[in-house]
Amino acid sequence: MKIYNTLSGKKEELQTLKPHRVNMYVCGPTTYNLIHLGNARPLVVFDTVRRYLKHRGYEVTYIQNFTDVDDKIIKRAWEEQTDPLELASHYIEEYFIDADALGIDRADIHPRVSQHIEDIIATITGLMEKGYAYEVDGNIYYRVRAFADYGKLSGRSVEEMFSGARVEVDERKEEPADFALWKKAKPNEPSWHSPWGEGRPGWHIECSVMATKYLGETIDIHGGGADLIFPHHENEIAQAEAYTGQPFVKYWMHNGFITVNSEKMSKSLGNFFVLRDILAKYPADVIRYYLIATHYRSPLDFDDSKLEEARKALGRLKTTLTLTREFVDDEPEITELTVAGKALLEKTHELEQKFNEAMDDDFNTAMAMGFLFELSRLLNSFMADQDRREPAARTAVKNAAEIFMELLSVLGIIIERDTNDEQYVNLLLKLLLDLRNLARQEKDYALSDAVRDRLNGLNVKVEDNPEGSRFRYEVSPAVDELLEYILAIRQESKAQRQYARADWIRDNLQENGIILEDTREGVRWKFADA
RNA sequence: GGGCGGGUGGCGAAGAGGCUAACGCUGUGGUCUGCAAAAUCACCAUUCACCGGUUCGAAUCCGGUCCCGCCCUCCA
Repeated sequence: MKIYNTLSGKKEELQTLKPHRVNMYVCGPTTYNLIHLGNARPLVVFDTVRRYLKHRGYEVTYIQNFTDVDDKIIKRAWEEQTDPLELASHYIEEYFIDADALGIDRADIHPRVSQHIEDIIATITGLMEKGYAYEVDGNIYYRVRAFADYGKLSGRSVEEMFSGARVEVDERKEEPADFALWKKAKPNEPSWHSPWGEGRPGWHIECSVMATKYLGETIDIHGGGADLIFPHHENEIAQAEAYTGQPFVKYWMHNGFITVNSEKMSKSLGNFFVLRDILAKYPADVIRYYLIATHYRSPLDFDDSKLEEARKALGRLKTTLTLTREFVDDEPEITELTVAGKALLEKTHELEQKFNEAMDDDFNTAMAMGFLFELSRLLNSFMADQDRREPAARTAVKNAAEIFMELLSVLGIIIERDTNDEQYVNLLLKLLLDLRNLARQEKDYALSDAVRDRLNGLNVKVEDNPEGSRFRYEVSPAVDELLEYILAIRQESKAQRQYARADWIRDNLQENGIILEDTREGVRWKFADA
């Protein structure tokens, strides 16, 4: 299995420190607002890396931090007249709402800076003792010149750094490139006691300290966005390696950026899309699909049409899943396979193999998905010309579909949604009332009464008054049951060749986001936006 | 200015020396179907920014040119 290592600029064979174990650390967000789509990319990418490593039999320890002490948090808290740590805590909760929706598995540990001040002070003290850091008036700086390997990750020389004009100029530092390990407290800032007085950690030290604390002096994989390569990850290396004397990270992985109209999505340009807003418009699995349909190191240009395309493409895979479930049904009959069934399974295993090979090559999700689509077509065409009444055919589909489903779940691109949304309940009830009124106009009192009785049976009261009808319920009826009833009415209409009524039902549902598809054996429904 | 990465069909996106340039979306035609949808089958790049070179053979390697993005400052 190969991983592109930013440190060497090449794909390298993965050799973990301990066999069958991977320790990975991923830089998490600074929690001072809701995350945007750009922030979501590394979440999904590294979650997928983690899932695949597990799929390949590795035991993965996954750490993702929260930066909850930071200039931006302090600034925001001051603007909102609240406590910085409370603000950070609040946005950590908000973060989990979004991350959970996207199906991001929780890290084994989510350490926060504010809970590791003692460890950070100990590390800074050690760095000072070894001559890698110095104090200036309550501030501690890292002496970049003392670390010979400085610049090895970002590919720039120390001299280049020193001559760089854009580095923050601070007369008190020995060199312009030196960076803060500890910042002296300013009035009204969160601060902690230290040997150098009141203060707080600099940005970079937290990751060196927390990564080594939980994963050891050398870790297997460290991930993050490409913009963290310099200075953040460069500085993490300088700190950790100077302190421990050991190589800090074996494999550095960095995801590419999301752009909008070919410009980087960023706060300063104002072209960012808050993930919460996108989640309101598109299902989480569509967003997840979109984010890994392109290789993780490539740039990704965003606009609404891309999500729409992702929705349709993923819909194809979901349709196959639906079709296989219909085809197999629940009977666990196992039978000898036919020649065609054997061929199906053989090809399925081939595609599974190819899927794994693609993922083994630096997590090529784009290529791996290509094989998923091929598997999808394979299954669909098998089902199209086989008879589902044949146990052998069902057995073959069942076995192949299990593999299909497993690969989908490695990528995390199927997230089952909760169908019992009140919005749909009300919409279906309204449709039933409309249908009932239509029946009454047509003097089909048998139907109109049947509808009312059925609704009463579901504990929904129907009230007729001069302005029309309305419904009331205390306990929400289930979407499934309502739909089942509506579809039964439609089947009855079709049987009586009342196509106008049947089509009225279908059109009405479609306008409200539920699509009906007639098949030889009945009807199936699905959400239009899924 | 320095450091990375990239330009592949109408669109998105794989491929990194040699099988018909994956896969998805869109489009066209056929099958199925009360109609619709879904599914299925077929078709849709002699060509991979441009110009040279290496090679029996180049999207793929080398040199040059033109564009584009990112980093060098907080940023995923």
